[in-house]
This record gives sequence, structure tokens and C-alpha cells, in this order.
Amino acid sequence: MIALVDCNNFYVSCERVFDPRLEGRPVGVLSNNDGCVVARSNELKALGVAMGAPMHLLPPAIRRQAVLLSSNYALYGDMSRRVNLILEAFSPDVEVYSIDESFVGFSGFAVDGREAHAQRLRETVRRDTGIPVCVGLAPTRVLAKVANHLAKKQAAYQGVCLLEADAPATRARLERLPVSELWGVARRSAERLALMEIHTAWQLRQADPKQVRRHFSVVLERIVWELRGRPAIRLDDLHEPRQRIMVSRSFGRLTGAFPDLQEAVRQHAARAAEKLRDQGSQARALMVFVRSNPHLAGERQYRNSVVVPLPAPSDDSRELLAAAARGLAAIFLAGVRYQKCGVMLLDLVEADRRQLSLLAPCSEAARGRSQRLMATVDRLNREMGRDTVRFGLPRQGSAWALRCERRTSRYTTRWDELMRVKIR
DNA sequence: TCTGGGGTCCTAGGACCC
DNA sequence: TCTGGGGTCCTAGGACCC
Repeated sequence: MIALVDCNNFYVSCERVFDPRLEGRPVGVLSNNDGCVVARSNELKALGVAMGAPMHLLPPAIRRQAVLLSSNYALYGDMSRRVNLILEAFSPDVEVYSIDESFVGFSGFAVDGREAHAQRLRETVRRDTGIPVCVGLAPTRVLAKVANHLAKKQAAYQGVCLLEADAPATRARLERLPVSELWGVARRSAERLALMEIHTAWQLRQADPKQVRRHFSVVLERIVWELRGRPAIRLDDLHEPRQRIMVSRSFGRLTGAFPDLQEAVRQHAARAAEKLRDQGSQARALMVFVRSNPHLAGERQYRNSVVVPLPAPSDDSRELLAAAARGLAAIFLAGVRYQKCGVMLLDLVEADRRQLSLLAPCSEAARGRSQRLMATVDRLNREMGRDTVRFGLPRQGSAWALRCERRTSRYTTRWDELMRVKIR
């Protein structure tokens, strides 16, 4: 039995913990650059605001009524960590799936004690962090997702829903669930399933797995097995390092100036290099991309990317920044107003299993110096705050700087912001 | 004026091998 | 007239997730 613990309207709930005046009001949290609505309170959903709605297209009446906040990832990340600490006290088997969801192993409990245990978990998280969560219990992950969905939608469940694979009640629930609401089935697959007269989760469960695999993919076949109660989806081992690392941002405003892009690409490469060292990897290649704003008709459109191989695997910020700069120079086109750029580190290898290059031999002494330098930079930034040491100084107010005009305080990670009072 | 930022897995098809 | 039958590896792009 697996429990899916999902925080309700997570970003909004985090904001409410530190500003109870937001309770009962329509609240939204915005993406970077205050671009889109990425989290909504129930009150905001009730006003008809869709997930991902562009902020500047919201009706004025809604903008007046709602509290719309910039995202505060330092706060959400720390609150997420606190929630997971509590989950770990309830089960030795916690798989963090995203910032607001975790799968929790629930095997080993007496059959009639599972729901009560889930209720206790829910109450403890609420009491100790202030975050409301719902729990879906089922034998597979896909069914646990369905159970969680029900627990959120129907108050009668009081936040905990258990689905057995073969119970008549489960059949009734699946018959009423559109296939597109299943985890792993989105618009494209739903459209193609509809052509085969498969509209509900129950109909998909009844489909022949082999046929499904032939017409769609092994991914959808696994969903069929999971709906039948047979586990077929394993999560990646979370301790596995990432296979690629990406850092990209939209600019605060469009810019066609090469120095602006240079500066942004350098910042992204430096941040990516920190993430790379943090997971103990090195990159064998790096990708740089730039693009104009595809939403603007009449604007000259351009997008391009280039992969820059590195002579030897590296996690040295200086080498990665230099490679990124070369990549940018190769794809920059004058006369375009750019909206976004980014850097992706590719072909990652574990630092201690790195293969040395025959073509670019590098003395062990030089490697050692590089490693000590990077470790020192990372330590200073960790202990004294991000960007205490950085590679080159960005100018103030550059075009690519993010807009985030409505961010709340980083209450749990910054002493200097803890007491900052905001009057609304 | 203004539309996010990450990730994963799978498949098809090309290039190449014998 | 008529030109095989497997493999592997890599990459780009699709689809999906939060």
C-alpha cells in the first residue's frame, strides 16, 4: 500500500502560514517575472482563474479582488523540507516526488489501521508546519493519485481516501473519472484514446495492455496495469544524480544588446556549475540557447542553440563560463530582441569516475588547484549567502533582471527578513 | 509593458557496422 | 530485370510531470 501525500495549493498555503490574513481570500502565486499564475487558492479557482493564466490577461475585477504574490522559492523549498521530515517519522520509505508531493510506503500496517494512521499523519503535518495535506492510499501509484484527487475534491473523505484495486467502490469512482485526469495521460493521449472509444479511467483499465502498448507506448501500458492494481511504475532512485542541469530565465524586458545576453548567460552558467558540483558531477558538454518572444506577432522571431563540447569533463566555473561565452557568440544574431536564454549542462559523469582526456591533458596539480578553488567559492557562498563570491559583477538594473515586485519575506531562511512587516 | 522553469522517459530515424 | 539481413549508437522531438 502506497500513500500519496500532496500539499493543498502548496505555495498559497506557505504564504498563509506566515500571513493568516490571506485565509479565506482569493490568493495566487505568480511564476518568475510575475508572468503567470502557478498556484491558486480555492477562492481564486472559484473565480475561474486557470492554472498558468497570464497575469496581464486577468480581468481587472479579479486583479482588484485577488492577492497576487511573486513566488518565494526559498520559502517554499524550506517548507517542503519540513513537511518531508515529518513524513519520515511516519514511514522509513519516503520518495519525494516534487516540491509538494511525496509517496510514502504504507505497508506493514494492519489493514484496518491504515486510514487512521494517514489521518494522524495529516494532522501532524498541519500542526507542526501549518500546511494542509491530503492523502491518497492505494496499492499502486496511479491509483494513489486517483485516491488523492478524490480526497481533495470531496469533503466527505476528510482528506484521506483509500482505494482497493478490486472493490466495487473503486470501479464506480473510475467510471466517473475522465481518462485525461489520470496521472500520465494528457491531452494528446486522451484525444487518441477518444477515437478508440476510451473515455473513462475504467474503460482504460479494461483495455488490452498489449493493444495499448502497440497503439501508444509502454508508458500507457504501465498505467493500465497500475489501474488494475499491479505495480508497474517505479520512481527513479532519488539519490541518483541528475542527468542534465538546466538554468534559464526570461528577461525582465526584451533586449537586443549583446552585453545583456553575455551577462545573463554567464550568470546561468555559474548557477548551473554550482548545481553540478553540488551533486558531485562533471559535464562533458554544455548547451546555450537564445530565443525571441514567440508570443509577439510582428516581432522578428529567432531561436537557436548550440552544443559546446568540453575538452575534458569539468565542474570548474571558469571553464564552463568560457564555454558558454563561446556558444553565445556562435548563435547571437544582431537585430533580434531576445526574451530568454539559458544554459544546459549535458553528458554528466560522476566527478570521481571522470575519464582524463588524451587530447587535453591537464596536470593533476592544476586539477587539484581548480577543485580547491571551487570548493572554497562554494563554501563561502554557502556560509555567507549566495553570490558572496561571483564571477564578474553584474550591473544593476540590467534588462535581464527578474521582475518580482510582490515577493513576501523569506521567513524561514533569512534572519534579516524575518521581522520585515508588510502592510497590505 | 506584459505569457515560468525546471525535469524525465520513450520512440523514430539516420548513420554506421559486418 | 534484378542488390540482404541483421545489429548498435546517437540525436531530435514528442509527451508528460509539477
